[in-house]
Formats: sequence, structure tokens, C-alpha cells
Amino acid sequence: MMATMKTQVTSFDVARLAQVSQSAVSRAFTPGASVSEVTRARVLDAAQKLGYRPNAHARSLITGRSRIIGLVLSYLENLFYPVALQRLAERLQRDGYHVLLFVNQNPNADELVSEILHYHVDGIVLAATTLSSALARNCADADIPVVLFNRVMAQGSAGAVSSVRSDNVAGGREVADFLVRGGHRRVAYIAGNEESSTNLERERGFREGLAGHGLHIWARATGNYDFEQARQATLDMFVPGRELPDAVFVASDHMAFAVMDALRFDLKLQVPHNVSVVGFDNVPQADWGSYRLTTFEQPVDPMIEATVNLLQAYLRDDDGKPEARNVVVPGKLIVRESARLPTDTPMQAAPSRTTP
Amino acid sequence: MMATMKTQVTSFDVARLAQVSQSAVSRAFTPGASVSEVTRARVLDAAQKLGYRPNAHARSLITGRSRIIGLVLSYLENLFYPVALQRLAERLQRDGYHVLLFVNQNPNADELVSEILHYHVDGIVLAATTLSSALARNCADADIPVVLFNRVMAQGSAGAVSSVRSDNVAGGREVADFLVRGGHRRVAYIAGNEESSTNLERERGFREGLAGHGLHIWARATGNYDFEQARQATLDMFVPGRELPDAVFVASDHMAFAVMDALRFDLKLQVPHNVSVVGFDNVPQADWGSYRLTTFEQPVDPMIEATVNLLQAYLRDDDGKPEARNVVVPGKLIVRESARLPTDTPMQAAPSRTTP
DNA sequence: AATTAGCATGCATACGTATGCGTCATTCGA
DNA sequence: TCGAATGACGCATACGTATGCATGCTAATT
Repeated sequence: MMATMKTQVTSFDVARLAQVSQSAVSRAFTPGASVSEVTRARVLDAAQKLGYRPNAHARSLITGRSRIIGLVLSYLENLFYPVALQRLAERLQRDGYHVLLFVNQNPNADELVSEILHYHVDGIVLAATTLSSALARNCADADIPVVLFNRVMAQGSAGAVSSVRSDNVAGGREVADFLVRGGHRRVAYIAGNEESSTNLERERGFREGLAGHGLHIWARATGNYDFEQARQATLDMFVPGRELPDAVFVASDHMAFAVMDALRFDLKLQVPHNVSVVGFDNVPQADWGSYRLTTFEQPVDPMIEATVNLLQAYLRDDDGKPEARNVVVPGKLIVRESARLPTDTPMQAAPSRTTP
Repeated sequence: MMATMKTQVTSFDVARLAQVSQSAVSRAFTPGASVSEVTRARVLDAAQKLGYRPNAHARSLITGRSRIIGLVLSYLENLFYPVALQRLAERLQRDGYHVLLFVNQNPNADELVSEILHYHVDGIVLAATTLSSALARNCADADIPVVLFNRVMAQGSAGAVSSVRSDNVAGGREVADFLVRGGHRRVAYIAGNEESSTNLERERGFREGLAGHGLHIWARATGNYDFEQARQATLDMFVPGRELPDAVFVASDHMAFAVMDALRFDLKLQVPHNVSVVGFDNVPQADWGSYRLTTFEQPVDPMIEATVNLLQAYLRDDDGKPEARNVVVPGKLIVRESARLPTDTPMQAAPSRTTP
């Protein structure tokens, strides 16, 4: 019974059919508006007959709210981001918001955010991308809340923009403790993007943890959060004949898989018998049988929850805009089988899926 | 020098500062419009000073085009989709379009598409989700082009909506050929989602290929495109003591990894010495050292290109709307080391990254 | 019964931009 | 040199919805 309409069906068309005013149609589709049940029913019925759908753009034009959140991502090969993206999108959909996606490989988010602003989004989430302080101010001027996900602004310009991240420093420290207690002494680090806050914080925590035991990073290379570069870094670090590290902390799981593959298949080393490997993120693959990667978890759900809460705090009191907050979500070490265990840690601490 | 504006900066504000009419401002931001260079410069200068950005919603309201493409995804754990998503977003951004993302786990896309229509998107891409024919007609009525990505409508309702997919049937057939020529006789199949067109086509091609050699599927189980279910299916299929398959064709790489892990670590079988495994998709992980998965490639870039071309064909001639087209992109078998090779295939056909 | 409170509804306007049309100035051609 | 053609520009209107305000109506209160 649906009419084939070449042109747009408007609220006026519905109003005419339902014998009410256009205002009534609008109110029928606005939760909490003042409409009687019978007219709302009549309107919805007529709308159904005509195939009417409220025009979100016209609505945004009036209300000043688009119910759209802009999301900027850099790379999706690291499964941490797809999973987070999925959770964020689902979470926002539940509240009637939707995600406008922007992908950029190069780290310059400025022109991209500039595009985003055309859509007058209600908020922006920047994941794996940093924002120039100029643009941050620009967004603040436009009253658009910005949340950095898994990133934080550089020290100087901090405070201007909110952020959500896991406790990278504590994570690095805990990994260091774990490795040292496991008897490792020649401990290496494979870094992510050198300028990224995640890498800086994880490395700092790791250094601090080692220092607490009188140790320091024994060898270091950069994988730039890239699979292939991490593999190459491993080959550069483990030169046969030389004295080798007995443990490697890798700044992300995604790189850790490359490291494990290189150690096993290129260098014919056993993990963890010859070398222990610890990652960071706890992506789904870390639990896979080929890796069983010991890693420090970044808890996606709490991080998403914090992100949405920050956004909504902005959206509620848009007049007295709240202070920028830097939320740090605690994570925990997930012990599997890629790293030798501390002697005081019973094997039950690493339950294998294969032995229920 | 950017003014801090509480309220929205409009084209009128820019016009006033630049001493021109609002029309001139609009034209200065419309490529191809009739404006002199000097006024355009004056306008852009004034806009810069005020921090003006054209309001995309107001523009959409007039033009009837939003420059937004709706994208529906089901799950992102299978890396094929994140990668495709990234390519699609990048490709569309180059043309000035943006992606509005919708994620739904449950296969009922109808209410989701209904939400999408509020935004009057210029097109919809449905990946890993099927669309009820009622809603397809609904979109057609609204003159919104729909492209099914990696899916195709059920037979009866076909023709109404365009689609892009790889040649699943040929892929299944080629895998069957490859395995039989490799000397396998007890060939198993681990299926994806039973109703999905991808699974139906791949299985059909596989059956046909086997039939060409007088064989049939020797064992069969369902993994439902899920890692854990694929693992369980493998354990159910390979019961120690019984006669076992000598090869498994798995309907997706993502499941194939679970199968390989189960075979190796739960069942202590060697791949490909005891069992050959072949996947489908050629996701990045298939090249990783732990798997080196032989698989049939779904070429992401050509598929994305075809998708964008279909959309743009619709967008150009919106009056005489073109016929729905079902594009099939050819793929090819990527031979690595998870399956025993046909004797006539020289080992050089499987170049390993580890032996350059 | 009279007054008030509260609710439902319609009217009119505003949101910010694109674009057809008319006007004017400028340039081009013969 | 004059008429026509071209290009720039402003005016006015339209896109589709939300919402303040005023009005009419019903129900509640004294």
C-alpha cells in the first residue's frame, strides 16, 4: 500500500492526510511533546501510508543538533580499533546517535576535522590521531566536544581537550615487574610510533618498572605500530651469534604477533623457552592457539563507556561546559603462555582454553 | 585572529564583512559557480577571519544531496570487513563523500536502514547483511541506490538491487581442483552462515569442482563465520580414532585460523602434513608466519572500486535510473603452505616471505 | 456555578544555504 | 561606433522541520 513517490514526502503531506496541522506531525515524532494519543496515532498512521520519514537535516538545522558523532581513525589492521569502533557505534546507536567515519593514514587530522565541522556534529572522537592545539581551540569555539580515544594531548596544550586511555604507565610497569620476577634480565622493548602518547607512556612505565629492580632496557627497536616494521625490528635486534635478549615487551599485540612469527619462523627460537614475549592491548587474536600471548589488557568496554559519558556530559549542559577531563581506565595483565612465568605464580593463573 | 563565536557563523556574516551579498558567499564556496576571482578571494578571506564553515545540513536541504553514504556492517572481527571499510571510506572521501556507519549484530537490517533514510543519504552499502525485499523497494522509491557488498539478494527478489561480490563459485571450484590435484580424497567443508549467499555459492562451486573429479564432500560442519564455532566444528569433525579428512576447505580465513589452531594444538595434527587447510578471503593475517594460509583471494580494491562505480552511476543520471547490476569480481588462489601442493605445481609457486 | 489550571492544537516564523531571474557592466565582433 | 553577448552580482524564494505564542477546550478546584 505504499505509494511510489518521486518527490520527497514532507510533514505537510502527512498533515493533510491526517487532517491536522504540520505542527502536530512534528510533535507526533518528537518524544515528550504535547500531543494527544489519538492524534499521534492518526499521524503515525498517515505517515506509514505515505512512507514519510522525518528529514534529519531539516531537523538539525532547527535544533542545532545533528545526533551525529564524528569518528577519526588512522588504521584498522590492528584489531583493537575495529573492535572499539564496533562497540562505540553500537553504544551510540542505543542513544540515537550515529557515527560519521573519517579515515586518514597521514597523521594530520586538521583538514579532516575541518571537513567534519561542516556536518555540525555533536561531538568528535579522535582515535589514533592527534589534534593540533589550534584545531582543538577551533572545536571548542564551535562548542563541539572532542574526546581523544587512546591518545592524550601533548603536555603543553593539555587541559584543553578531554581524553580516555588505559593506564599505560601502570601497564608498562606491571609488565616489567612480571618479566623480572620471571627471571629475565636482558629485557628488550619494541616501540610503537615514537611520538604517540601510548608509546611514550608504556615505555616510561616499563623503564620505571625495570629501574625498580635495578635494570634498564637492554635492547630497543622501533616497530611503529606496523606489522612488517615490527618484524624487521625483531630481525635487527636478534642477530644470531650475538648475545640475545631473553624477553621482549612489544608496545602492541599487533606488533607482538609479528615479533613472535619472526622469532619462531625466521630465527628458529622458541617462545617462551628461549625468549619471552609480552604485548599490549589484549586483542581477540591474543587468545588464539598459535600465539597465546601474555599481554596487558586495554579494556575496550570501559573505555567506550567513559568516552560516551564524556560526550554526554558535554551534550547535557552545553551552556556551562564542563572542564576537560582526562580519564584513565585501569587494565590488567592477562597471563597466557608467551612468557615464562614468575616462579611464585602458579600455572593455574594461565588457564588455557584447551584444558577446561 | 579567530573570533570566539558563541553562535553559529552564517554566510550572511561573511557577506557583511566581505561587502557582498549572501549569494556571492554561497557561490564562492560552490565549485563552478559564477564568481569573479577577486570576490571569491574577498569572501574566502572574510570566511577565514570569522571561522565560517558552510552548514552541510542546510546545503543538503536545498540540493537534496547529502554527500553521505550509509554503510551497514555486522561484525568487524573478521579483518576482511575492517579493511574493506577503510578502503571504502578513503575512496569516498576522495570524491567528497563521507560514510555514516551502522553496526548491527542481528541480521535484521530493516529498522536500521529505516534510520539511515532519515539522513537522506545519497546511497547505501550493505555488507554482510541482507535486505528484505520490502525495504529494497522502499529505498528504490526514495531514489536511494543500494549496493550489496559481498552479498546478493535471494533468487526470487533479485534484480531489484545491485550487488558486488567476488566469484565465489569459481573460487570454490578452483579450491576443489587444487585439493584433488594435490592428491586429497577425503575432503571436508566447514561452512559459514548457512543462509548467506557467500556460503551457498562457495559450497556450490566446491561441490561442482569435486563432482568434476567424481568426488563429493566427505565431511561437513558449520562454523557460522565465527571463530569459536569453527573451532568446535573442527573438534566435532576430527574425532581421534575415526578415519579423518585429509583436507578441509573453510568458508572464510577467519574460521580457517580457528581450524588450524584446533588441528594443531587440540588435535596434535600437522598442517599440511596430516591435513591440508584452505581458506577464503586472503585477509592480511593469512600471510602471517604462524598460518601461511593457502586461500582464495577476494580482491578488496576492485570490489570497492566496483561498489563506488555503481553508486556514482546512480548519482549521475538520477532521472533515468540505470538497471540494477550484479558485479562479480574475479579472484585468484593464493598458494601458501597450509595445503599440500599438486605434484605438477612447482614449489616456487608458493614464495615464502621468509626465503626471499 | 464560577474560576483556574492544564492540555492539545494551529499559526507563524526561523534555521542557513542554493539558485532562478533580472539587472548592470564589460567585452567582443563587424 | 553600436548592438549583442557574456559574465558578475543581488534579490527573493524555497528546502522541511521545530517551537514560542496564543487560543480554545476540558477537567479540577473552591
